[in-house]
Amino acid sequence: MPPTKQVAKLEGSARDRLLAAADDLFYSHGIQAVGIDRVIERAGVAKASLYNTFGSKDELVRAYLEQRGERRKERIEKRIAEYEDVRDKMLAVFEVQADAVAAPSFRGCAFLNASAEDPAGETTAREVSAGIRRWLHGRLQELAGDLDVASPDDLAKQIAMLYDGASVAATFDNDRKAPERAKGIASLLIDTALETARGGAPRPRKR
Amino acid sequence: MPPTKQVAKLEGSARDRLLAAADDLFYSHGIQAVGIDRVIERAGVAKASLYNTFGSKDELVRAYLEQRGERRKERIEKRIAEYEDVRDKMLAVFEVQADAVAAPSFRGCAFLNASAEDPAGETTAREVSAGIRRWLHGRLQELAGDLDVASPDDLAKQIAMLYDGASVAATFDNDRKAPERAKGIASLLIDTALETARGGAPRPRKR
DNA sequence: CGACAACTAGACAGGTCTGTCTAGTTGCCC
DNA sequence: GGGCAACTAGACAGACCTGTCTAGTTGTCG
Repeated sequence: MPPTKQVAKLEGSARDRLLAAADDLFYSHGIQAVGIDRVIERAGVAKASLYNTFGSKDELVRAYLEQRGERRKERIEKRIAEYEDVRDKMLAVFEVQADAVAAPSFRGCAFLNASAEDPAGETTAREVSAGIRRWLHGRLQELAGDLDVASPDDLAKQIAMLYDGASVAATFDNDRKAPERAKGIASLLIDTALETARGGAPRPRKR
Repeated sequence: MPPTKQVAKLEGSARDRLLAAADDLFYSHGIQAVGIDRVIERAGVAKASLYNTFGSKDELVRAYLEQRGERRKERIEKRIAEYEDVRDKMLAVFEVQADAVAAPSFRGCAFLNASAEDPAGETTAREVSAGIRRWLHGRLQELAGDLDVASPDDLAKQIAMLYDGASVAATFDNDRKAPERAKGIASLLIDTALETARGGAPRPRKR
């Protein structure tokens, strides 16, 4: 019978358990606030295993964020694939976001949180975050390119901005309907971009 | 002749110098990343002065954030007061934001950064941040109330969301034009809200 | 002058952090 | 059995953290 000292029943390699523990703790409490000792205790793993596997806390942080990034990409791609209409595909990000903020464990965007922990200089967190941010913008731009709009880049930036804004509102105002609101605005922006590109004058501004 | 050991020539009370040093260091490098010793060195002040004046690091953090909050409120109010038109008043926040992100020392929203440092629980940072966030929403709602729109609350939430989104884009994508972009969207939203309230049907959605 | 308030310099306690290292255990393969 | 890789438990070093405390200095007011 193996020792049953572990905090919770765990399985998988030391690497998997460490990543799972890091994912939970770093996301819930912040990276700086969580020490190595707490991670290994949760993972039920010896300290040497962490350093043999990842080499440093910083590399564990990188692995944690990259794993989060992959998961987010997968969820978004899956949702995009569910739709035929390009408009709907562009709005899919807000549906994924609505699911995320509805979870009781939601604590904001892991990438924004991690990046904000050290506002200065080039950090691992900012590096990984920049990657997923570029990916999202690129993906939105591709989709916008399938529409007949004047500037796919502008439309992608607008939608990405709403996505971030909704994340912040959900996090700090506890506004769980923020993604829905953002989706509505995004929908309006897509319509407007389509109309303008079709030669319709920009809507007259009434005062 | 007084000792000239100070890092830079400083004047004002110990309290003022501490606040100035905290403002600079906490904002640039993050709150957790900056120790007390660094603050007092920058301020040219003894450690006992800090603890006599503020009592704890946490209270210094509170004072730092409250000071930032007051400054932001003042800037926004000043800009709002420059306009007659309510529409323009509502868009004034984006002009203040454009000024802020243009500064080379810009490192993102101090309140979002501070709040993100500890994602869990009730912290001083989240408390102060919640205050200024409520203030901004309330102010926008007041202004929206002066317009003839169906839901001033909804319009205020939309604009606040754009404000946050622009802040994030400026910070993490280094997109210094984000406030301008957000302003454009906000303008569109105000128009739309006005039209809808005037009995105009919501814009037909073309596919 | 004498008292007092506000300040400075810096040692110190007690805690936490990352990362290293020793020593021992387990399980698998030849 | 013998060897090896992966693991565990935990002491330890060295750094940094907040907050307290002692002791001395400066400036002002009566």
